[in-house]
Amino acid sequence: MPRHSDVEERLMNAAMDLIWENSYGSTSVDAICEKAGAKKGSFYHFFESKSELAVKALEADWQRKKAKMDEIFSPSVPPLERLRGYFEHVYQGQTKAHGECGAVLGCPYCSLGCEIGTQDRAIGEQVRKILNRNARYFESAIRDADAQGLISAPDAKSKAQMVVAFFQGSLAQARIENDVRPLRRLAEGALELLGVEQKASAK
Amino acid sequence: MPRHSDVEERLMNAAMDLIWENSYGSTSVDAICEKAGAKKGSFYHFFESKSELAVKALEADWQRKKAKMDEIFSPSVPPLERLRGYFEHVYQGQTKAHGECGAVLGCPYCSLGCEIGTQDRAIGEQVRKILNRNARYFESAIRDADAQGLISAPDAKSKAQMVVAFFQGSLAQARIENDVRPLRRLAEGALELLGVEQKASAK
DNA sequence: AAACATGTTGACTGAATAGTAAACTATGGG
DNA sequence: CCCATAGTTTACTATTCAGTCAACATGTTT
Repeated sequence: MPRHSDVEERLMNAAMDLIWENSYGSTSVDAICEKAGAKKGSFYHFFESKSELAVKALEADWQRKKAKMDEIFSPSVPPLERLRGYFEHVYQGQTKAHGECGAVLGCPYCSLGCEIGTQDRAIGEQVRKILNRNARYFESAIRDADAQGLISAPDAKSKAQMVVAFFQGSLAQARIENDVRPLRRLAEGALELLGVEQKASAK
Repeated sequence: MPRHSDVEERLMNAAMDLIWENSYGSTSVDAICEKAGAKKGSFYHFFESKSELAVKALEADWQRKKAKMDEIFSPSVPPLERLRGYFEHVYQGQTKAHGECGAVLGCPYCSLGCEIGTQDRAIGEQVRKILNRNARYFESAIRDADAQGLISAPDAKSKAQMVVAFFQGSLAQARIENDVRPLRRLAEGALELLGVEQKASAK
């Protein structure tokens, strides 16, 4: 069967970039097409609406990140080191993005979820799905830490949600202040939430 | 001098409601006018742009909340009780709003800040200003708690930012999941972040 | 090379958008 | 009572928006 192109992928990447950098509402189909070097007709050849594109772009974006997540949260890594490693990864990523585009962008899922959670059912559902997948990594690390006696967390799911709340809140703070500093406290805060004794060392 | 009206106030209230419930981008000037029972001409008599309205509406909204904040964070209340009281207040407020409009709305400043922090300078600045004012209440409660030996927080400002991050993250979570449950853990998480020993009682 | 499926294009639609401008009206101070 | 001032109204612009459509191009299979 004839002719394959990468326009679909280019459109999803462009959409993700623009939505992350700005917002869903202020990202027009025209702008996405221009950034992707595609025409509007092509857009609607691949996607039936802007909303559907967003859902698929989110999914593709997550799939791209998944391998790294699996690596960072590998059961071969001590559980609390997984968290530390992830936070370091996020800090590096946000710092790099800041250097490249001049702004700290925070978490695209969270920003998008806050923006249109109530308005667009499909996007809201997709955001929830991805955030839940993400939370499961935290949950299993916390459960393992508990099993190994590193922390006491009888309800790993609830604890994970608290750590995720702190994590997302720090990312939102970083975006709003356009400053990566809140992200340097991620490990410290998360461990505190988990009841790990802090060494009075650093700083 | 002639004729006074409450249209300006009605417009700000309508704008705040719509932006909080939906988003800045999806809230049109027409919709604001309709909800406020005003005509577009009146809108532009009082405000020079939608952006300016948002800035002023945010300010008015904060001023309305300030008295309650002063009461809750009164130095006459034991510092950690201030936090507990505030979280309870927020939980009640969000629960009430949920009942009234069918959705958990989270923090308008944070949602708005994430949405247009990078796009609209004036709104971003206003959001930062208000979030900073808010954080100062936390900061002074934490400083007092430290002074009274209830917690050890040599850097109250930094600790306050962490607690705020957890707080905002929980509100974002609640909005995205349309569920107030994350808000029931606010006090627990905040105290954990502050290194307060939890009683193994509840639940 | 013919047939066909896949992908591309540009011109189009109609609705919604933020913002304007000028005529109009009510009111309180002189 | 009258008129300047603050506020209101209506009809308007120009742009941008998401989405449509039919003609066209190109590669693959037969």
